[in-house]
Amino acid sequence: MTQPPPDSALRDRRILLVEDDPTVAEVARNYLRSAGFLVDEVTDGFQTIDSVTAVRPDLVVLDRKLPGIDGTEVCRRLRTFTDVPVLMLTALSATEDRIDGLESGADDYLTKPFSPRELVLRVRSILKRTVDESTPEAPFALGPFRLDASARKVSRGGDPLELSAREFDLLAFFLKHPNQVFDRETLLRSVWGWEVGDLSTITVTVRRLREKIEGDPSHATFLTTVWGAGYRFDVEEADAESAAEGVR
Amino acid sequence: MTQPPPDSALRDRRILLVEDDPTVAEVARNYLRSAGFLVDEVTDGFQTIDSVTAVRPDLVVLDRKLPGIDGTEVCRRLRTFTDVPVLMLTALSATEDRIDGLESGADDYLTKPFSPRELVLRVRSILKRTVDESTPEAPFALGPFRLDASARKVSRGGDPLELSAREFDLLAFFLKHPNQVFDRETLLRSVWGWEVGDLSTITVTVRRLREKIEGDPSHATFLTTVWGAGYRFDVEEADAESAAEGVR
DNA sequence: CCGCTTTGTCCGCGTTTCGTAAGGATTCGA
DNA sequence: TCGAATCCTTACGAAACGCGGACAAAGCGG
Repeated sequence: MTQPPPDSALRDRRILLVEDDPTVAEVARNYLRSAGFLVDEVTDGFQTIDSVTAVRPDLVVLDRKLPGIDGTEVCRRLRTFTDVPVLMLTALSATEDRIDGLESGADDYLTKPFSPRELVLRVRSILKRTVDESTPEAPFALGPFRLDASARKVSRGGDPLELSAREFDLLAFFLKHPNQVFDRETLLRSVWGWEVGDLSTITVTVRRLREKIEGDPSHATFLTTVWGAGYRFDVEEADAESAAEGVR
Repeated sequence: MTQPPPDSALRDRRILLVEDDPTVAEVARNYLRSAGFLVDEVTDGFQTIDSVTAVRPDLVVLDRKLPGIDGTEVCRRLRTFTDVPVLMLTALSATEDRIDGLESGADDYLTKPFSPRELVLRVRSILKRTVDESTPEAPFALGPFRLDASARKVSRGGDPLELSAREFDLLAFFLKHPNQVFDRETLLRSVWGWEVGDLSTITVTVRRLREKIEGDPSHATFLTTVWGAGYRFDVEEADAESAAEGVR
């Protein structure tokens, strides 16, 4: 857990830093550069739009409070013509603010004062996501289930399952981590990507998922409830072994 | 009842405590230990680097003011070869200081004098973020028992045991620390995560646990009472040995 | 622009859990 | 053997927990 091989796949990625406070900008720039990223800098919203069009960065780090147009508005406008990931910086940690940020189309969110280390970690994690999506994962089977992550298809016993996006993500997560209990908070972070949120969201999605993958949803045999701890995807040990091959 | 839930997934994580003031170190060590962490200690920067390399702790608690090289510098150097989370301790609460600390790569920050309880909370929260999808704990056997902590499953002689959350946590604790006496207060802190509380809580939970794991609960052979001292989980040395293999 | 689906939130209900208290049993020392 | 300290046992009830149903907002495709 402690030793992250400097991800060569992530090196030399181009990052556009939008920040009007010179001090903050300097710190962020230095850290991102020493993490191996190429950093461009602008200080207001209009330059941002221009720069994104011209330079096509791999990610935008966007201050929420900007001279001229607001960060959320910038983000919204970016979204009209590009899918470039946006990491939003904000002074406030209020939930409302966070919601606003994500609503405007940001991919992640960081509250000031932030640790530059955290910034780098987040940037890496976002980029990794987008990289991972482009590198196809090999399909694998576990128990009666077969997951083709890159095609976003799952089947049970040969019959394809019709899952919604969230249901698919959740099932995929469990298939990749069988026989392990996850509490709702962890699921919220790992599958939803939220740092905080209503835990009943998980309860409900689990229920909906069960209705589609379990014979009798009220007596789950795969996605079981572990009282007071969370949920676990149960699979025979033998199956789990053979499945683990596929994961690696 | 009043305290945070004991987090079995975080238990037994290795923490390196870097602090030159023996008084502070002692308090911190005791609290971290009774929260279920394994604590190593060093008192200066060079030892820190060495120890991190050698022991690979899961987290470093680092005093900012150290003899020899300064804490921020130590942190910076750590960052050149590892991403181990760092929690920085400092005497000053000045914002500038905080910024410095975070810039050097610390994950969080705690100003002295701090409450040991706060320390434990911070440590937990940092680990929780980083642990998440990390490697699940390997299952192991001890005597007739088999514990799979990440699946939250235990069995005795092959038969799965149906335990409640608390019962599981308690048994897991004893399985990880066999042939060792624990008084009720320690159990309350380590398993329940409480600083204060009614000790009869343990008595009752032990009794409930015994009913499920002992052939004859009133003549316990595994979870035995040590009069005037606490409880101990008895297992043949030979079994304990073989069990230790599994742990490694 | 309008339906349909997805998805998050809320509420009420039944179940399980777990702390607490109180009385009985056991151990230990004198 | 007696008394005090310690531990066991039992029972109760509040609180926690998970579940299903329903609803509304947002997203999506036509």
